[in-house]
Amino acid sequence: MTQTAPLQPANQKPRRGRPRGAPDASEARQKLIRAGLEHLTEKGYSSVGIDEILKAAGVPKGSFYHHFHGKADFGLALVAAYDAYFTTQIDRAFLDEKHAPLDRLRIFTERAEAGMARHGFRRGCLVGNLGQEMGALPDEFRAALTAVLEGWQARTTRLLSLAQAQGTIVPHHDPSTLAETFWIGWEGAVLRAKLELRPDPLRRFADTFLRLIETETTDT
Amino acid sequence: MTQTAPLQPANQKPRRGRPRGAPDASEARQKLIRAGLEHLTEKGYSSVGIDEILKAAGVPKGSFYHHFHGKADFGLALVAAYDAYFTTQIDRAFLDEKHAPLDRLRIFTERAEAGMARHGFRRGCLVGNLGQEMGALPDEFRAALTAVLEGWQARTTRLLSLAQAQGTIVPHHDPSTLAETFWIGWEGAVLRAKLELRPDPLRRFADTFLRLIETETTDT
DNA sequence: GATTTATTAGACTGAATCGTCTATTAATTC
DNA sequence: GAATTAATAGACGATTCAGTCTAATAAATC
Repeated sequence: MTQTAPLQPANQKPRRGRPRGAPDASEARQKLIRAGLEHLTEKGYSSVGIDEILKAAGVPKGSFYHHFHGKADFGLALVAAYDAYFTTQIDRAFLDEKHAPLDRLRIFTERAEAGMARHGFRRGCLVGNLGQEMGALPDEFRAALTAVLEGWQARTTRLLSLAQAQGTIVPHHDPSTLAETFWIGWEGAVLRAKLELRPDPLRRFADTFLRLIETETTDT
Repeated sequence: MTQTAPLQPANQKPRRGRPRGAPDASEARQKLIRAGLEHLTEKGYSSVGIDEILKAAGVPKGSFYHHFHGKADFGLALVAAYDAYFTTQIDRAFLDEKHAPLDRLRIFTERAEAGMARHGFRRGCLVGNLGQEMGALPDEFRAALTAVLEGWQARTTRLLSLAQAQGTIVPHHDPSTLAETFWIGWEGAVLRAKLELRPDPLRRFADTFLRLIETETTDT
């Protein structure tokens, strides 16, 4: 087998003009993502204009369309960024071996509540927001949003399997089913908390769900 | 106390010109409400234009602004209409004494699923949709939407109290708490079903919730 | 039939929408 | 420094938005 051509096409041309900066390092792009997350978690996709984001980010329109193909492409980038951030939050709680499995889930919900409180419960979950807007969104969002939720659920399934192995949750329920139920309900709780501008729905759902799946503590 | 003036002001003037039709009987108004519900349950408030609704309803703009003060007023009318419709559906299931209390809840979820299936799972719950959009809605919607949910919950509380009195659900949980948890989660399930375009999330949540609150059937 | 009010009819307005377009500036190679 | 590509800059255009406005039609009283 003769090496007719280099296998790294990126290596063959010395690239003439100004080199492209690292895909994510661009300051303008980062500012846009940050401003986009702030606005879309609060108001959703349809009712937020690009100009609004440009103004908040202090970035001109030329830069926006240089870094993104359009609003939809930007939206998908926001979903990816949100997923990346949120997944690390989940892992930080779920993989913390200092606590028992169920305590980790509780801690996650408490931190999530604190996060919402930080913005007066006006910002919700980007995935929930866009999911609700699917009827008005380009269809590519559907698979993206579903995949994100499945990722969070997979992590939750592992946590609940551990809890079940340790006997702290009910044995007759599939951990994967419980994890799915948790995320279905949790998204509902975030929606409701945003509607009522208070933490009660988050606590209500977390408390009840956890109490229901816990094995009896024989607490008098 | 002398009766200085008639207590029914509607009775004192014979009213000259064309009489106002019954507030709800107006055909144009009904068509607008119907078209509005179809569009808003699918795409939400922000991304549906008034012209779009006019076209679907076959009603000119003059009629719209004759019957409603503006888009927000129209939206609130839709919430009221949706609540009226949905409440009768709930009562029809929850007050049916042919079935045991928990069976009535199950029947309700199954009918709701059938309702969503009828439109290919593209239409969600109007209250959930608008709740998610609160960040972009006039603030009057907040109280309206919250009140609607509380109404549905109150009915569910009565049902679960009955179930508890009959010993078919766990005794250590407040029916009101369980009802709230149900609606928090159910809204999440509807959102998820709309996102995935399939009934699975509805079934998943209903099944798991019901199994968790049921007292042991000692099933084998 | 004249008058009065309800309702329908849709052209029009000004602001906002997303996206395009032409420059200009920056960073690199030759 | 000339050439080349990346990135910034924002004016501009076509379309859509909610809402206004004038006029026409309908249904009643006098």
